Amino acid sequence: MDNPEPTATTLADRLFQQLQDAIVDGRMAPGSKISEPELARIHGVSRGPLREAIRRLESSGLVVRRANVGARVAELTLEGLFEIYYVREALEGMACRLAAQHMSATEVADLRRLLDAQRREMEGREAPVYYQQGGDLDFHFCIIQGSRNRKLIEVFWRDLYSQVRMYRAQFGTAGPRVTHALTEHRHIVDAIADGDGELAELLMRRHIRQSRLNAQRQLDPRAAATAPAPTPNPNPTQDPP
Amino acid sequence: MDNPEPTATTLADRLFQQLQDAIVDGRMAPGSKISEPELARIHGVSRGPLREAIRRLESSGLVVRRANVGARVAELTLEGLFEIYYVREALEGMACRLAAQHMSATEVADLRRLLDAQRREMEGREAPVYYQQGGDLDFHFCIIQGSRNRKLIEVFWRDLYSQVRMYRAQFGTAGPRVTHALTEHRHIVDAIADGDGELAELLMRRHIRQSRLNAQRQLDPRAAATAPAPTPNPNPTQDPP
DNA sequence: ATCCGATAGAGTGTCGACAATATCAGGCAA
DNA sequence: TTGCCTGATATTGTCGACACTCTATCGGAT
Repeated sequence: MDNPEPTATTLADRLFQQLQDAIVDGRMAPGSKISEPELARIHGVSRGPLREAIRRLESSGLVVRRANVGARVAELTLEGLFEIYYVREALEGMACRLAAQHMSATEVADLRRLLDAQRREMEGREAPVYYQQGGDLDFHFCIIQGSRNRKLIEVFWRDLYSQVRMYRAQFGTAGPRVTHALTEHRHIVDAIADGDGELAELLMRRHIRQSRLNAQRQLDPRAAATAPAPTPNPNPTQDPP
Repeated sequence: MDNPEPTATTLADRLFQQLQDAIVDGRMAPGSKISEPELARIHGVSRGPLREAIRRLESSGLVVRRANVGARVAELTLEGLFEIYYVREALEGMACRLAAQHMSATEVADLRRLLDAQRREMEGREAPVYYQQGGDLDFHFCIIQGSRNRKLIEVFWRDLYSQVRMYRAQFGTAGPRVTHALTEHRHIVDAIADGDGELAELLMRRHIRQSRLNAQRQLDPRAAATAPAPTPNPNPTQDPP
């Protein structure tokens, strides 16, 4: 992830990256106050670039700011997590439909290779933690990229990606879902390879919806009851052989 | 649109509003360079708040910026317009599904009143220009609001709304579609009133898709051919009696 | 005549300082 | 003791100035 050229970007850009990483992986606790003079002193910069970085973090939803009061690291709520799932279901569903139309054969092949690598890595270790943290988002972002829709890519990258990573780092990820998610991913790639945008969208939406329901079951069983039992399958998280 | 309290916001906020309006309605031409010292002199402020406003405009997609080079008003392209339609189809479709679950009876009644007012205004004048410019977006934003999904509302407001207004002001809006759009709006409200989220989403997505196809036919007939003739209806923009 | 390099200019990035506002502690009155 | 008012303090908002980068023009060489 390191930038090959050391100082081709502006100072505010680097501050934004550093603060984003610090917030995402929890070094800056959610809800903690962000003092401009203190942070400027710590990073050895002036308040100008720091303010710019903070404002960009605000656009990413990682910090909340009030005029004349200051900025705080965004609080994580279950409600906010589930809201993001709904937005992702809509956005990534559409991305999948478009990817089925626009992705090249080599891109689909790359996607298949990614899934194979993840499967091998998952078979190797007992607790597939690493996979879900990075690989899953890699898969989703590849499909977003394949949609060829710059606006969609921009919205996902700026408004969703960092916050999804932050929620993952804080709340962790589900256990038995990951292996099932892999087969769902494979079916999605199959639909994309067939150029079946409608099916690809449907599968992606169901995939994200299942992820949300899984999270709701694990984190907030009360909320899961709002879904009117879409399938009578008693163990939907289990994998068929 | 005037703020009732004269100076309850910060200076950068007001600059952001002013510049946003100027860009949206075309007073600042697309592609024109934004010189920080010049704009600062014109508005009688320093470069600090101006830079903050420009950065927020960049987040809204109204301005593109390159490090050490400067900012320009975003160029409008047909491709960009159509890309936004796809994102809106996904996002507002989901918003409609959620609105069907969460909107209160009084909100639905308000929506019906809005539609009636627009119908009356449209019957009054021959060329229903005013309606489409403001009222249509009012309708869509009411539904977005009714989704009760703060993240969805935030994304729509920050990343889509201003650019949609800008494209409308520059390219204008279609003629014979507006009356058809009104009946589509009514059907959507009916589905929401019934609490039928699935139908509401389907209708909203079809509505936005039709708007996109209409725009593609009018602005870029070549692009419209990429859609595989979804219906053999020779005049789909015409209204049934 | 065309292409390349140097130089001047403008503009952006960054900094430190001042002014305005919110927060908090302390004192006073009921 | 509790509530409110007042002042002190720290933080944010804003400003002007300096340093560095990119762009464009001009001169010279091929």
